Amino acid sequence: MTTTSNPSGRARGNVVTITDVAKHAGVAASTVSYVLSGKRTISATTRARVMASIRTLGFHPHAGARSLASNKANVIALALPLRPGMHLPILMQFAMAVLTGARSVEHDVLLLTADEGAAGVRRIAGSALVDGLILMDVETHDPRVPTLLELDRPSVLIGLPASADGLTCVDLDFAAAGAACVQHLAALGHQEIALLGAPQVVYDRDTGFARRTRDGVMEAARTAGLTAVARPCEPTYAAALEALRSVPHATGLIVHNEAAVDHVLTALRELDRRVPDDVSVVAICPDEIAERATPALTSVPIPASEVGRRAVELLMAKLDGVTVPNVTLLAPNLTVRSSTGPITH
Amino acid sequence: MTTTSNPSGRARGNVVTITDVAKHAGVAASTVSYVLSGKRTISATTRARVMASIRTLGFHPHAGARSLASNKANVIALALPLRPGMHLPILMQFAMAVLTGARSVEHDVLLLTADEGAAGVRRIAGSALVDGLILMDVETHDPRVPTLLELDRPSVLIGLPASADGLTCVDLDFAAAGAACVQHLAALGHQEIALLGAPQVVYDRDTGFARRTRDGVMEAARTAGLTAVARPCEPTYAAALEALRSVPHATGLIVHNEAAVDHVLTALRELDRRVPDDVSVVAICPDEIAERATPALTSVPIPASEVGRRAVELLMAKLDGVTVPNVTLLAPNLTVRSSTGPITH
DNA sequence: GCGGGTTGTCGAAGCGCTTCAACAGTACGC
DNA sequence: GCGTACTGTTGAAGCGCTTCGACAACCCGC
Repeated sequence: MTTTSNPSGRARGNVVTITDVAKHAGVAASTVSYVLSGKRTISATTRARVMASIRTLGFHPHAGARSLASNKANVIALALPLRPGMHLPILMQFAMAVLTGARSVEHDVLLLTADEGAAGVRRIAGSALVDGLILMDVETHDPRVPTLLELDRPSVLIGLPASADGLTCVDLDFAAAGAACVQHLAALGHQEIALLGAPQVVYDRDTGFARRTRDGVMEAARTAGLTAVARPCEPTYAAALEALRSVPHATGLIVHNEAAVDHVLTALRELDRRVPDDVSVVAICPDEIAERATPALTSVPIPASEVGRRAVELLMAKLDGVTVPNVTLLAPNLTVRSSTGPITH
Repeated sequence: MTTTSNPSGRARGNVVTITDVAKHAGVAASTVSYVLSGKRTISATTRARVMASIRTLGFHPHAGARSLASNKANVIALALPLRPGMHLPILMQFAMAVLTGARSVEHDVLLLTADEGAAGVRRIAGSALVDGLILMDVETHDPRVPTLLELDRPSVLIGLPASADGLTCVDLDFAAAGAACVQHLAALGHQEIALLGAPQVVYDRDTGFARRTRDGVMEAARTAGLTAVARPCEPTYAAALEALRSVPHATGLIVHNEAAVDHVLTALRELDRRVPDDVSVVAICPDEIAERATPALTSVPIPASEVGRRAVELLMAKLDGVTVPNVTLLAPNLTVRSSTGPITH
């Protein structure tokens, strides 16, 4: 029996330490450390010997000890929202992108739920368990943001709060997305454009992405010499119907409301406006939704993987002391499907 | 400027240490530690003074230091599968249950992807970053299991591999679930029962849950004196149709195949067998799917939250050195909806 | 063949915490 | 008033790692 029992019942195991490796290789512990970190030049022969010992002994540096000594945990926190109504596949895409991004730079990911809120952020950051955090689905007036600012752990937000001062945010460039939709419709000859957006409350809260899309649409329409109107839209059939009735002459429709897409399509069918013959529809929504709609929708997808990847990159840059822009907006990418076509009088 | 810059660029911050707290409260550092852990009796007055200092200074114990000294990280790893075709909502339910369960016992959760596989398990366990691991969606011959066995970190599997020797597994009791379906149908007067199960390959792989359901169904049917047949079923319309045609006289149908549920219902409609007038259908599937089917299906749900909670409980028990059963099977819970009714000749 | 740079390695200090053995102080039974 | 038994607190050791300064050993130009 070589295992020494310990009070906690947790396995101390016969943990191989850096000293064991050093002895086995006939060098100092610090040399092993330098082999591992590459922070000092080590001769090829020594390195080889050390690496061999590491392998034969099965050495894994103790994360706690490392974090204590180096002040780096090599772990980042990911705050998942999981509010009801979130679109799970997209969420997972974000999360997976963050995970693989982190792993590719030797970092692990600690999961944080949103309902821990600011307290969770404070706890995690305070304990030095993580080097930095990524917050997903940040709201305009997110209660965690003030906490984030007073803490001095680097962080990256996915989404845009009311003010990006002192923060680092990544998101799709919704203004450009709106503009891209307009330009696509304009190129097809459409003159009257309507944006069916988020519910009114979202605008009232001054939520960044909804407002930015609207501004992008209006501005692009003005530039292209088109008429455009914007209508908030609740995610219900009745609301979709009403919104559509209020824009009877629009031949180009931009729908920026995942939850309302289906209702809008149903309402159009009800109103006998055929897609794309009578009216062209562009959606700003996950590819998934656009693809399984009937007809498949021309859309600007939310580039979840790209955003997740960028978030990690930005966080790593901050951890390395590099100054990064407060706001990173990703260029939209319009995919043409069957819901848009040239105008037919 | 009070912050001292450090080479890494990572914030050392003006971290409050246990010594700072001790000084502030006029006690020894060890006393503070004992106040926090409760492992020794501390007078009420001292405790109060220490707690006050902790609060005013905003002290958070350094996770790395703690893990180094105590050999406990207070972190568990959660290995998420995310194979294509996984039912995301269920997955998230599992994950959230694990998360909240862990948090309720002061543990954090580190996310591991399945595609890191055995290497990921080894890395995480070896580095002492986590105290134990929970693996979701374990396959019958999961490549991570051997690694798990040779490591000496406690772990809990959600699902059942081929052999549970030396492991701890939690899952729904699929045999009992199958039996419950049979008993429900028997009580309604059905004499001929058919199980539409997983695709053939799943049985060929000797996958635990599929086999267990089938055995449960067959055994319960025998006991109740009913005739029962089992048919594997691909998740396609054609396969569902063919399977149904092969059991023309069955009036009680048990569907244990999330992905095939809709196809089966469509096929029944096509065959002009009305539900529940001509044939009663019980599904073993997430509530979600059962509820949004037409008609709403009587079903035995997969109790994801319960399983997640139990997994954490079991892991904590193991961490405390308590011996736990190798296999924990949760009792099924049949919910009656509109897809089953008394037999009508 | 002697200063002045590199290069490769080492020993020791110290990161912030837990835990152990030790020890004052108080309480109590006799 | 003495031993015995707690109770509450302490100082020191040590967890496994990184990092700093020191220092041999070597190479070079002269």
